[in-house]
Amino acid sequence: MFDVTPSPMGMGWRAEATSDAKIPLMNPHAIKVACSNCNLRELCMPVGLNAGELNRIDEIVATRHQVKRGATLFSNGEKFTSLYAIRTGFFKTCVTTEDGRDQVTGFQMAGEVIGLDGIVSDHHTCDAVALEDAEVCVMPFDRIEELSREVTALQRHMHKIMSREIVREHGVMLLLGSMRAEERLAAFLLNLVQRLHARGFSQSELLLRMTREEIGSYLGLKLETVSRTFSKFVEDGIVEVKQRHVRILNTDALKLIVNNNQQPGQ
Amino acid sequence: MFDVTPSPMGMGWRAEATSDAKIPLMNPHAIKVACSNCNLRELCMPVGLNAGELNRIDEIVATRHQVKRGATLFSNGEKFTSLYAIRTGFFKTCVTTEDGRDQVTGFQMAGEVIGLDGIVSDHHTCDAVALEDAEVCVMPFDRIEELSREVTALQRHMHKIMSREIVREHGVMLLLGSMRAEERLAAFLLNLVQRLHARGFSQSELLLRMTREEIGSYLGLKLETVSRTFSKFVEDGIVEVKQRHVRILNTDALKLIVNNNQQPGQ
DNA sequence: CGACACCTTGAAGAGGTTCAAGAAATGTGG
DNA sequence: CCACATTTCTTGAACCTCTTCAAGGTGTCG
Repeated sequence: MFDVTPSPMGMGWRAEATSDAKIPLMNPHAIKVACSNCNLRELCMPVGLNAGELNRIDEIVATRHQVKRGATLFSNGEKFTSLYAIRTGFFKTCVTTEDGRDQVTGFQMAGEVIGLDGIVSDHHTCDAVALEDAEVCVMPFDRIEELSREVTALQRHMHKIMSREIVREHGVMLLLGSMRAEERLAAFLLNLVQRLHARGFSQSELLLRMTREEIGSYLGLKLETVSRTFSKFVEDGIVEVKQRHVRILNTDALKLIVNNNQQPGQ
Repeated sequence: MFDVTPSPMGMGWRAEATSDAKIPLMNPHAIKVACSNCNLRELCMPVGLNAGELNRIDEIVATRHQVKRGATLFSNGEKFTSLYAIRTGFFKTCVTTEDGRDQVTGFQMAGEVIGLDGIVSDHHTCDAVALEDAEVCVMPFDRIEELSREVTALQRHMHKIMSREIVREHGVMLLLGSMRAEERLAAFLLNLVQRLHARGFSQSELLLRMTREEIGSYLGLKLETVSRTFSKFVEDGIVEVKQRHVRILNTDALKLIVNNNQQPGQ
């Protein structure tokens, strides 16, 4: 339970973009393209490395890669070569079947690593699409494997990243398998805002980078249901919604919706 | 598309248990407790190892462990120490929340590895329950990490196992997020029978080790819906069902149900 | 054989979907 | 900078799928 303090920088609707540089950035021209200088390192790399190991880690990132909004970083069927650490921007990953079914499997933000799906078969099995202009660090997987044989902390880190993804997906399965629409949306909002807060953003305000349809796909709901549920939350005074700008007025109410597991009519 | 040939050994309902030793076993007394002698090795361990590596691999399995039907191998909150390779038997894994929500996240059979959820936080985040008397190989995770720094094939194998689990869960999310009851059950049956077939069992007959309620939990349905959907498949001549014994009469019909993504009324 | 867990089936009801229309925001090109 | 096209979002009403509640049947195990 964390309390609902105002945004640390008192920002309004407009300023609450996920990619706004609230984590202080140095002048980009001064930054060497290397993890050891990266302010997101503690999000996507192991901590507690000594100087020698830090230098080795820098070998992992081959290049950086810009991805325009709407462009795909990788897609289903493509050869797998690298994992990608998100530096800036916001992604969705989704699986698609031949018969046109589509499922958003996750939304990823700065400091998170995507591409793990490709390891097992040497080919990607989902699409990663940028929901806003983004930059990723390209980490060739053979380099990661090589280095993690030598740097124990990196090996451990890779295992944790994969395990974390497995556990995250367990949570999504719980959501999809047992929650009703309001519970799903409440859980979704709490999850998003918690991750944003961990990156220095507000605990109560967020700017959705995805459409209602994408939220619906992720939550196993139709876009109309997402829209209606937002409206219901607004009626109940739990959130304010202006298009994609969401202000959470009552975090505890959202938590209650998720946890209380109300039987209808009780 | 594989054709529906009769069970390779022409077995009837009763004999179609998942743990029946259709993969030829040597006299158990003659078997050293070691992967190098294990007939399931190719399912849970990397292939193409040289003699030296094979010997190293034997160090991984510390002990074997019997799990009685209904007993838990590990449960939520327990300290994580080991991964477990299933030798015989059938498990379910499920996550539970404080407010009493429950979600079966998977069913696991011989040759599959469970416990990956525990790596990220050093504690398990789900329960693993034996659905029939089972035996597992206990593989202390620190030993695995140590050895996979030296045996590249093992390292690669671990990564693939985790990635495979991530991809599997993507499939479940697709199922839970976008399929209707009939589609879910059809996909479930096809998946089970395919995995059993890979272990030498019939392509068309299977013995469910789990209750309707557990199937329902996995598929995001109530047990009554599972039961009704089974009945519908029987009416349509797609399967025969006698309690937990299921005989698939028309595999293609099941595949059509999953893939055709019929709009209702079409 | 009796107790218990599990499964099936029916009928009523709720939650979410579908279809449809319009409003609001966004992007584009002149 | 504005007009127009497009995308996205909201809301209503009818419908459908799945759930809920209930009762009875079947199988299993001590």
